[in-house]
Amino acid sequence: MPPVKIWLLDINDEVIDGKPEIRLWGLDDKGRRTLIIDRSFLPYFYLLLEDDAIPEKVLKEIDVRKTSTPGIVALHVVDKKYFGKPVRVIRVACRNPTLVTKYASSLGRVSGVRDHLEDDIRYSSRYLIDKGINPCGWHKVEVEEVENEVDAEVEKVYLAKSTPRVVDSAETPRLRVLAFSMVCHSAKGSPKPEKDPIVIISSVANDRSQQQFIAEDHDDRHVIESFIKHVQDFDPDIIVGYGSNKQDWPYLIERAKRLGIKLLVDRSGSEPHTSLYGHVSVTGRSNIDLADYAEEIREVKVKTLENIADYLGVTKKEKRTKIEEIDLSSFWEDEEKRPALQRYAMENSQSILGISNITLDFAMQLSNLIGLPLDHVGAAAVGFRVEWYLIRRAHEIGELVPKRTEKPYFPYKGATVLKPKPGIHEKVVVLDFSSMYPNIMIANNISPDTYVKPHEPEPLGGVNTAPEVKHKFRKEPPGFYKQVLSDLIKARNEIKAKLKRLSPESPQHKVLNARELAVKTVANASYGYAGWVGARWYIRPVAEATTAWGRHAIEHTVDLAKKSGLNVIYGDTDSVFVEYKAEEIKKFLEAVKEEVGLEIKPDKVYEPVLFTEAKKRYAGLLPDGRLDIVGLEVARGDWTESAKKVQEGVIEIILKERSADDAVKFVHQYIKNLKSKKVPYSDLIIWKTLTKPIEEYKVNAPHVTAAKTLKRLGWALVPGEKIGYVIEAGGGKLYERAAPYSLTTYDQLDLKYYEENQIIPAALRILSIFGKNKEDLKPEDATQRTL
DNA sequence: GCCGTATTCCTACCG
DNA sequence: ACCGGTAGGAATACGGCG
Repeated sequence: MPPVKIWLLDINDEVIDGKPEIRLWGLDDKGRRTLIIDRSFLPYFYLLLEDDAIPEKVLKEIDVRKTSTPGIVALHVVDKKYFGKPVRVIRVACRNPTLVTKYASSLGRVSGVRDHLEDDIRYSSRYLIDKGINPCGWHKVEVEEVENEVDAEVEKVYLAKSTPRVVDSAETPRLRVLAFSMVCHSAKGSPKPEKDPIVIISSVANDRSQQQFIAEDHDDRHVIESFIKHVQDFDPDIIVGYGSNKQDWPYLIERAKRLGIKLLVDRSGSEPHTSLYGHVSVTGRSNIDLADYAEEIREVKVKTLENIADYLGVTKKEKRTKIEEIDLSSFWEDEEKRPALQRYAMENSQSILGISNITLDFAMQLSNLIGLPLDHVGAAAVGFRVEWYLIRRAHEIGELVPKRTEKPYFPYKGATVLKPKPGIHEKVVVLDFSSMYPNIMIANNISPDTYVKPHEPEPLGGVNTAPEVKHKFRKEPPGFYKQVLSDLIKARNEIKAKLKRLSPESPQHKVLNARELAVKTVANASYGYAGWVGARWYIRPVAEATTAWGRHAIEHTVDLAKKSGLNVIYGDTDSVFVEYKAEEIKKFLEAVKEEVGLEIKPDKVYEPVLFTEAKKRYAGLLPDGRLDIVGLEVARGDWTESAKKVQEGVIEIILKERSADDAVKFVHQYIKNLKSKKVPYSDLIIWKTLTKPIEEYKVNAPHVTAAKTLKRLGWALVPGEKIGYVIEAGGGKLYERAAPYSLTTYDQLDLKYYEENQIIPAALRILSIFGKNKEDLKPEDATQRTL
């Protein structure tokens, strides 16, 4: 039969009668759900030999022990590289994946063996790496059709007869997407799956069908069973939720277990389970938690589903039913309010589906680029994403993957930040080095495999020596990082060029745009990865040399700017802010390219820009009239909306109307509004993240007080959660007067605190440059006048 | 024990 | 479970004081 084309959605492995098999789940080019089983691939690991070891002797040693390692299928001596150095290794193939870890540690002790490597790479991952298979991509496989003896919920089941070959195609098949959300009920505090039922499950699919399952009384058996049936009937390829990996799925799994219901929502007749990086795996489908992608949206500070949906504009804010988490259960209990709760639940699922429409292209491109399955890639932290990409690239060039070992942490010096020139500057251009760190690594061949230790002899081709820190890197051959990063940068430039030729409305543009973003995130995170002690390829001098060259570059650039007759107003890491003088800038750019060896490009123009004494904080007016506010309170999530609105208003008046007195009047008016309670309650909430368990805090802090109150009332609080609190009137320390916003009323608030500790400091940050002080900002109210 | 100041803790930002 | 550099608020420690 002709080869089958498959777009890879999910992969898993099974061991049947002691024999391993890989299962590739996806869609064929006719849109049929397809499973391809590959039984031809054996798991393996490597034994790294001592420099003076004789491979044949080691093989003999291994043979002597064969009664204790009967599962060894094959042994091969192979040439590889380890940190760039040629090494001999023995590749030990095993009958099944369960033997790999066991055999690796026992054979690691054989004399002549220095270490065991790559035994920590899982069997299904091993398959993806070795076969060069890309998740969310097309492949061609020679197959034979077989009976569906594994009871897979697919239209076609095949047995692979060849290695899958990548087919270059940017097309995405038409996938079925199901969004779901749940409401659980508890009399008090957070619902607990041991006792509290799931009262509503809502689902919305991308064929626009909607379903809602509602508990009768407090019995959720029917809710769960109906949901399972619905998933089976709709048969989604992708299931999306918001917070689903940490909340919905674990809750569902526990409820189902308690009620003795089999949670059969996958395509292989088994139940969902928590897997790598804490994601929940649903075999044959891709289960995606959109909260993972929301993490990357810096503009949204409190990342609730509602806020993310608003930011992305996927649902109409005005039309939405708003219910505080704390009120959910009372809405359920109240017959009159229950319809509102049902609406709320359905709208949540609609928001989730809406967010998935925007997010999935990026998720798929990231999965395809990095090589992690779609359901893994979102859950994996940035460091692991970079690492996985490196692992796949390492395999291509025969570089062994180092083990993850614990290393001591020593801090090292980072980037240079210039002192700003305070005040207003009329016309300023920001020039920055594009992808500075990756380009520095490429230019100087900085890489774990090119590093030359202090006492090592210098290689023939010579070395690049980092300024200040004096770390050395061989010039030849091109290192691992150089190869990987040049490819990424090249790929990104090619995509950018293609994008320019496409109309922004075309579907190809959407996909390529997502691809560009995926490539950018990996390239930008590569320096951070290099400096991460937990990284497999961590070599401190690599990170240390990169920042040293970076400091050198910006310092040299500042010199050149001055020599070109340009006034440098500010700079941070890879940028310089200079006054806009076209002729001088042109010369300056050329000088930088010539002398620094890195390209610098004009980015933004501000007319004008305002600096205080502080670094990393400024506000500028862009040519189109928009304000660009960096680092200041407006850009932060731990100040009240009221303070931020005042500061933004002040900045706007200062930059556009150039009147500090008008700005002061604006502040006066706002404070008067506050005192007459015209400022909305929600603008007075302070949001702060709980960064560790409550007990571990060494000092009292307002948000911890509020968290303790919630905890007393039965609300489970985990690190990472945002606590919204307000300050109440009364005596004592601030932390004694902090309370959860949902448990407090407007009348209890300490408005003086909001005036003195929020609004005035935020406004003064800007206005103190113009000689205004605290007293100037306080409105003269009636009481003062009578005095 | 009180008061003003220095230090530490804590969070969130920039690039 | 990605880096170091930075700002700034609040809590707490500290030093002086008959």
